[in-house]
Amino acid sequence: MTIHHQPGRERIDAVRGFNRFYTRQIGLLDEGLLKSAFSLTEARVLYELAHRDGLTATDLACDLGLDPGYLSRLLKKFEERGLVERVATQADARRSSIALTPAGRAAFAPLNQGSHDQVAALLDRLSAPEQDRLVKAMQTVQRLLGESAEPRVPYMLRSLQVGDIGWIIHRQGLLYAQEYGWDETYEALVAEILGAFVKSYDPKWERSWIAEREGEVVGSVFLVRQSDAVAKLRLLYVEPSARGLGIGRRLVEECIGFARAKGYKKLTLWTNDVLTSARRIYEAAGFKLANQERHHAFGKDLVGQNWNLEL
Amino acid sequence: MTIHHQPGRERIDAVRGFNRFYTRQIGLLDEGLLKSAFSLTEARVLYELAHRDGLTATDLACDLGLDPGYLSRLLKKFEERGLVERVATQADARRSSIALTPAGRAAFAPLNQGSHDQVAALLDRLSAPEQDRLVKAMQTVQRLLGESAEPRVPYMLRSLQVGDIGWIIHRQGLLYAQEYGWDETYEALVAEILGAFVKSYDPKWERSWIAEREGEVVGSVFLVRQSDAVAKLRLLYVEPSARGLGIGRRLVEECIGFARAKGYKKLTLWTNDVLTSARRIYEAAGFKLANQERHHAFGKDLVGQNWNLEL
DNA sequence: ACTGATACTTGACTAAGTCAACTAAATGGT
DNA sequence: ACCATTTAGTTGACTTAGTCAAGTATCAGT
Repeated sequence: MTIHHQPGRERIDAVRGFNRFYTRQIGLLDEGLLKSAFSLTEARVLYELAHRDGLTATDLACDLGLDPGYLSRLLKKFEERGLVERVATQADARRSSIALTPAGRAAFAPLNQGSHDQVAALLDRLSAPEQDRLVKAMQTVQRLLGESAEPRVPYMLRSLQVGDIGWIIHRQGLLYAQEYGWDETYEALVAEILGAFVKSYDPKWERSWIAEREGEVVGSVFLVRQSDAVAKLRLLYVEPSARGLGIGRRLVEECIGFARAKGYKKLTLWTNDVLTSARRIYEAAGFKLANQERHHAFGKDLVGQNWNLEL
Repeated sequence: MTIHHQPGRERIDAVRGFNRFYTRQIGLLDEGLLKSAFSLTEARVLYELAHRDGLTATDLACDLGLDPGYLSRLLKKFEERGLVERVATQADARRSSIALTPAGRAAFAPLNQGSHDQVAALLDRLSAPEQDRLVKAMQTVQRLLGESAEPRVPYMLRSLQVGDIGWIIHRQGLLYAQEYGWDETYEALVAEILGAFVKSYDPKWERSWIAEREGEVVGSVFLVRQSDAVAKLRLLYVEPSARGLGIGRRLVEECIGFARAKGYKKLTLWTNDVLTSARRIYEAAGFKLANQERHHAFGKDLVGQNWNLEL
């Protein structure tokens, strides 16, 4: 199912502007290669061969968008120069799998180094955090435009590191402001909760789980001790970009498992009724609505809810 | 002064991967143009002419990275076909400024529309928030790789927005961990201070300043009320990437000015002796060291200092 | 065994781009 | 005012990179 959105002029223009910009950028980078004995296309072919095994001519033509005839001649020339070897695949005699010879690797090495150095020089003009942002932005573009049927790396859970709580405060603050119009007092509440969590952290009775995917925090939850018998689940959140992967449910399950293992009798949590997807997770996990009441907070009229789970 | 960072293999590889990816991406988009009467380069030239006035041949050759000879012939062909007009500039008889004729605009229109539609189709495969992220990421790449070096916009000061305090907590936590090895309890302290600041914020007596450059937070400071007579300066910080621009000094000056204007008698602050560059700013602003004492915090043995400024 | 597809290969092209040599005008130093 | 240099653009003589269509050998399905 595809939803239609009418992309909007500005976005289209922005993307076209970027395409023009990057066309030029790639042109600049390719000029560097021009000095070598290989053309840009030859270099691209060598790169693919150097980094992937068992490629056939069709694979190459398809991946690089080349004309099969052109590629055929190109490979022939490489073979004559002793840079590649072709062996017919046993499964299909029409195809042959192409590999660089040691001589081919030797010819590719300076090319590769040149490209490497050029990019290194480009990056070197930026500060470390800028480099980081650049790489992240490029990965975002690539992920979004790449074969949308991505083999989406799943996520992993880890414990709290320095920088996490600030990040989580930042993201939750922005997210709830965007999605529900909450004001800065929500962000402040998150800051107070997490500041206190770390300050009075008791590893024996408390824990946090951070969901990370491709190096980015995409969700988190905290479990704090209220009394010997009662644990409280706090600040569950999942990034919009990572929703639908079961991360929310998993985080809640981890909490429940931990609470059971520690011998708590009850797990409780406080939420607001507008947070429907979170509520669905709590219901599915067996939480029961204990009570609710109207209140005014975060610049909105809300309905606060307490949910409990007997362990 | 440029600091060298040793870009790091992964970043370089990521950028090179993106270059290969986008080379292919542009190749795909250009195939669409191939059906038209114009080559890719011709289309690029037409685009520039359609969107900018008073271009000369040299401008075009330079901006698009074209060979002057090639461009000359190309423009001649356009002129013969009645698509462009050239008029010698009055300042310099060698140059002529090139413009599309109405016929040229008419020829460009379908080309432009085709490219527009193609990008629209590309975007349409994404949801609205994904489109947004794509555009943002592209703009980030463009901003960082574009003529970033020189015209560095200075910074501007603004007041607190949603997301700021989380971001500041995040950055301060990471920064002091990297630079001084402080542990997560420092980040937690910042979280508590800022949570409380927002919660009990009194706009009449308190204020915050956020330094922003190119859309990024690069520093901040907070002024809180301690009593009718005493204001406290808290959490001054400047991003390493933005140091040396006088942002720290400026932030402190803003605090002092505000405190004076509000009629405070004294401005105080607490810091640690390891933070030497901050101390230099305080000294230069007229603060005097009131007292100091050893303490153990943030996983380190430190010397805490109180500084005062009579207003 | 036959049909239609796939995986290349080859021949015949042409568009696209490069390079160096050239003219004409401007700029700068004395 | 003059001459050496530089800059803007042009032209001729090339190469090369890429395209297109027609071919062969092999495979997969019936």
